[in-house]
Amino acid sequence: MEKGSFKNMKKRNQKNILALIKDEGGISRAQIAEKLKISRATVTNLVKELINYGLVQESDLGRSRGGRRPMLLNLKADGAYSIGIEWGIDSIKTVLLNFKADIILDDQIQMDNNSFEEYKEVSFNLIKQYNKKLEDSSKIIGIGFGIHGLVNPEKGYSVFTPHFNWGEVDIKSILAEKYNYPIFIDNDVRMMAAGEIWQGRDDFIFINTGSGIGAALVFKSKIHYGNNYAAGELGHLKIADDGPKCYCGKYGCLESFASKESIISSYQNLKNNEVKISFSDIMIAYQAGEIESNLVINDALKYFARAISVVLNILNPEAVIIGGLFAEYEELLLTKLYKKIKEDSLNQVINNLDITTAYYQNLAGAVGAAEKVLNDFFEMKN
Amino acid sequence: MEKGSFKNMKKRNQKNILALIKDEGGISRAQIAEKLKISRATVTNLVKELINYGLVQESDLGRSRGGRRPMLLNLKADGAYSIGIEWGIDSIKTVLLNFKADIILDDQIQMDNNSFEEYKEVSFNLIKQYNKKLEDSSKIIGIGFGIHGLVNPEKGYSVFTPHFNWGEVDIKSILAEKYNYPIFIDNDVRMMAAGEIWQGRDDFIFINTGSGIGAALVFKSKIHYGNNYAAGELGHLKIADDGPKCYCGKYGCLESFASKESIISSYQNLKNNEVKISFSDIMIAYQAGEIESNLVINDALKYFARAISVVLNILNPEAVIIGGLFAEYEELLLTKLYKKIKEDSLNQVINNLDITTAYYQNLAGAVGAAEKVLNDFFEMKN
DNA sequence: CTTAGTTAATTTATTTAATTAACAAAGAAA
DNA sequence: TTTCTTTGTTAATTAAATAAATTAACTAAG
Repeated sequence: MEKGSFKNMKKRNQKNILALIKDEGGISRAQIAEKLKISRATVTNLVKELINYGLVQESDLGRSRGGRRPMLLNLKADGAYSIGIEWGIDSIKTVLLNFKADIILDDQIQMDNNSFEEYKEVSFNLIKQYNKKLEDSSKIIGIGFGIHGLVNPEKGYSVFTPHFNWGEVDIKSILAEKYNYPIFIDNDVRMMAAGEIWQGRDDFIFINTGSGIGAALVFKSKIHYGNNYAAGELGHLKIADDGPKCYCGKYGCLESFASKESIISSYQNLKNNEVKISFSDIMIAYQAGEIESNLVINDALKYFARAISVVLNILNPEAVIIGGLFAEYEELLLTKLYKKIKEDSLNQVINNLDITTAYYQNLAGAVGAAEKVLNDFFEMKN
Repeated sequence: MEKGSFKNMKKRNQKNILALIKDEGGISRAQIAEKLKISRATVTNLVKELINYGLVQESDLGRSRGGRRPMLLNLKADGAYSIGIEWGIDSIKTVLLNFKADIILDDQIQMDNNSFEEYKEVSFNLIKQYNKKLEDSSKIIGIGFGIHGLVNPEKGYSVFTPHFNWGEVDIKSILAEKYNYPIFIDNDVRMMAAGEIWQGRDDFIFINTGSGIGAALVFKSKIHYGNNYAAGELGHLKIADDGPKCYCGKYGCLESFASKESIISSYQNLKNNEVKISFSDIMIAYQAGEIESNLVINDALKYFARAISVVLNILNPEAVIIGGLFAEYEELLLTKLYKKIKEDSLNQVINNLDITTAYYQNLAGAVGAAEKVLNDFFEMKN
């Protein structure tokens, strides 16, 4: 537990003020004082500092409520910037956000080479570009990095990347050598969840679908990592007594029913088809009412719903947010899924449950990573 | 987020000091200052207050490390007291703890009447007794209450008690009318978990076994309640594709394999036995190698292990703590269970996992409830 | 036995950052 | 116009931290 000191006392109040200005946008000093139950004099002093730092600005005069018109405060959009990077299986996505989390620049680069060196070089170049585009690159407050697989965010290690096979890589040290702002490394799904936290959600599970199925668990606006940073690894949940053998060696894993690859291969088996077929082809067939695709997709939905229902029973979250592949087919897939989930779950956990798709689309990982940086800045950890 | 103020600054430091004295026991002012990184002058002042409050005492002189001998500080055992009460299905258990969490008094009263009035009367009498036994009953800092079923701890409501069928009962108001110290109401399993938190655990799931199967989830020393206070309701996890119909109306629920009642009824079905048999009878037969009991128990263990494995995969906790019925048969049942869990789970979540039985035995609920009171006191919420 | 050097705890002075109170600025309402 | 409100700032006060100085009590070297 943090100690009590003058520095911390001030930091807390300043952080609370900044967060309030961020959340409310256009709030007066008097209102801040009232909401946070601190004196107006204190607000005046702390806001003065925030303005000097270039993080806050006076914008407009608000409506009078019977006396002097209030001066409204807002975040200064160009007060700070953050960079977010997602290392996807076959692409690198990067964004530059301003202090209001508007996307200033974004890039998506297709990668056909899995080498760590290649990923590193491309990323370094993009970071350099972003630095150049800003008049004052010292305003960059950090870089967030999302990578699939098992990541140790404290040490900044990528521990295990199933699709790259790099082994342990100390990404943080490599970046820290070149850049002297704070660097956040985390699993891609957790970065996406950080994006949802930024959007104001505070108690939810974020499930990413596609080649793998992974979740981030968020309680009280904090990501729950687990003892070995492995919390939320839903892909190998046993949700059937048997089923096809999973590549992990066991039977009945969720991924062997509902990952992109297993859906495709199940479908191809049913069709005795050697030609390579894409997921969107299956979805077109599914929509047309074709029998085989219906079998495969309904199975995937059934077991995915069962897995989600299990998570709901255990955690009773406020919301379930689905991102990735399935989120691209909301009407086609998810409406069915929502129904199944409700059938499978206890009333107690369905009550007031919000099931929805991710706020951001294909840039979710990169934007989330950059917003993770902003979030930490607002918590004033540095 | 708490605001910064002189009061809170002081409170934080005083709380940190008190918690340190509790955890380390026999620590000097100089050591406290060093550990908490606050000045020795501050420690002197805040400790003086804690001594005046009667919560802390100077005990012995410690060994010199080359200079003046340090004065060791300890909690004052009779500085405060807390009462814990568990309303079990057929009994009321109560304890009186001193400030060092030693059990001063304890009672277990058999109840053969499920009426709320009866439970209330018996409990009030016990509380009165405990008050009388203390020279200074104003030293009681609170009462903790554990009840099975769904509880809303914020409002102090018992929402739903499956074995009593009382409907919603506002226990807190009823108690608050009579007693003016803080009252904590919570689910019995969560109170047991509070006992484990007191023992120093901070990231675990506590699973209570017996007539129902329920868990408390603890992350960073905080109980996770979920949006409707229903987190950890493992009893109706679907862990098999089918199976006997559960009383909840669904199929494949954990409780229909592993609750005390379903084990007994499965066993009696196998034996075509109308005579009432107890769980311990089955365990005796199991130990003797009888076929039917082995079938039933192995099934229970198989599905219980699968459920735990699912929870581990999702949450990746530091420890799993098993209490209640199964904990009474550690060598006979749990060694097998531990093995099965390890077979079912991913390496990532098994690594460094501690599986063990509850610290307290049959008084776990009552002691935990009383320690919940102490815990909150040490967090200085009041 | 003496003295120098340490460590522990307290006292006093100083500093930080909060609150309170008084006041100026600006508008609403009568 | 006058009076009342609300907003924001400034000056005075206060709480509680730290820093520095001091006293207390011990160990160890000579």
